[in-house]
Order: sequence, then structure tokens, then C-alpha cells
Amino acid sequence: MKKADCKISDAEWIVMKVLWEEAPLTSAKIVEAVSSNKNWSPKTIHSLISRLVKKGFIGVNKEKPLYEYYPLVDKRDSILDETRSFIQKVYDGSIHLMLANFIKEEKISEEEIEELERLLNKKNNK
Amino acid sequence: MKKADCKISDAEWIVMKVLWEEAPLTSAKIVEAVSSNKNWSPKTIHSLISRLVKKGFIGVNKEKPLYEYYPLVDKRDSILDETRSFIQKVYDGSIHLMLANFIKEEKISEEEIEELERLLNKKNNK
DNA sequence: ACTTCTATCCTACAAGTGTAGTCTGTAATC
DNA sequence: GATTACAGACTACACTTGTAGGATAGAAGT
Repeated sequence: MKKADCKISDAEWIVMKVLWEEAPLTSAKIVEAVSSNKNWSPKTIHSLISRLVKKGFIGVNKEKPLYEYYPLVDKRDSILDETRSFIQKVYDGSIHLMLANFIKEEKISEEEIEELERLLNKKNNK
Repeated sequence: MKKADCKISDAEWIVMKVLWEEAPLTSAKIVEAVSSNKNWSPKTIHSLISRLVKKGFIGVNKEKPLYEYYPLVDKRDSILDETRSFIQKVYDGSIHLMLANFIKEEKISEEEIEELERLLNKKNNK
């Protein structure tokens, strides 16, 4: 059971993202997927998997000869949590400040701008 | 000298934000400012200040009887760094994915939407 | 001058993190 | 059947972080 005060660490996020893409997966599959991004020892990845199980972010199916792991938390919720704490830290919780600063600072292509405008419009009319 | 691999921790951000607001400040002033947000022991705040000095994020003027502290890193740069690593972790580095998801998920008021649209327009025309 | 306060410096200490290694047992290989 | 190789459990270990406490020294009050 996930504890409320437990967070997914930076390294653990990589494993979670693999499992959110596809699950259930054996540890070998997870190692394979993670290895395309990160040059970690398989042992390291196993450690991360175990920690995530202990923290309650992923579950294990022990029926199979090779255990299969799957996420226990929703990707969207996790992203929202993470985003909120980031915005709290950097922007004192002001979403607006964040978005504004972001649009100002970052290089965004014209197409992207147009798509964002579409999104804003849709939101506005709803 | 700030090391490249050194990060400002969550708690340290609060101190940095105080100093970005106003600097130089004595530690007593920093404690005062931080205390309005956080219920930390002054000792804790002193610890954070020392760590920030050691990490090279803030500097000290020891000429005065009471040391004065001031930021050594730019607020904007720090925010950009922090934002980039957040987006890397959660959105695999895709700014676009992040903004899109964000506009979709979060409750933003109409005025805010309009201001964001203005920002997008300004950006688009530049 | 002696006491008191308190800023600065140094130390503490448990939990979390990145990054693995060891041990044990089962599975596949020769 | 003996050997090897990998899975999973447990252990390791230094560093960071949150959260302070103690010692020391100079300033300030009496």
C-alpha cells in the first residue's frame, strides 16, 4: 500500500514510465526497456524495481515463474502530483505564473503555438 | 564555485526565493522572511544557508559585523534549469507535451486563458 | 568585569537515493 | 548430472536532505 508521503524518485520515474507504456512486464523486459535510455547495471534496475514494489507504486504477480510487474498508480495522477510539487517549489504554486513564464522563455515552434491556441480555445468554450 | 552537478533542494529553494526578492540580507532577516512561510527552527534555516554557501549558490559578505548573504546564481537560470529537469523526468523532455497536458488538466480561469492567448500571439508575431 | 544573548561554525542523525554487489535457488546448457 | 547463468532477496555504502543541537566567541546589558 502506497504511503501518502512516499515519492517516486528521479531514477524510479524511468522505471515507472516503462511500465506505464506496457505492463505487465518481467524484470528482464524492464531492464531491456530501461537500458535503451540509461546505461545502468541490471542490478541497479532490479533495485529500483524492488523499491517501487516496497513503496507500493508497482505490484508483482508471483504466479508466473518469472515475476511480472505492473503499475499500481495512475500515470496521470502521478504526473499531476509531480507537477504540483514542482510548481509549488518554483512558482509558489502559481500555475499561471508558470505557464506565462514558460511561454515567454521557451522556444516553441509556430505549429506548437497554434496547437496550444487550439487547446486554449477548446478550453475556453467548454 | 557552484558545481555543475549540484542542485538546489526543495527546502533550499525557499531560502533562495527570499534572497532573490531582496539581497543582501543578514541571516536574521532571512530567518524572519522564511518564517512567514515555514515553521522551521532558526537553526534549520541557518543550516540551509550554510549549505547554499557551500554549494556555491549564495555568497557571503564578511566585512560587516553581521554577515550578509546574497544570491550567486540567477533566478531565471535556476528556474529554467529546474523546469528542464522536471520536464525531462516527467515528460521525457517534451515541452510541448507538457504544456498541452497542462492546459488540458488544470483549472485555469477565463482571464488567465486570455492572457495566455495574448502571450502566445505576441510570441507568434515576433 | 560578569552575565547573557546570539551569530557562526561544527556536528548529528535518520531517511531517502543512486548505484551496485552477494547469496541462494531454479532453469537452461553441455 | 555438473556447470552456468540469471532471477529475486538481501546487503552495502557514500551522499543528500530535512531537521536540528552544541560549542565558541564576540556584542550588549547591568
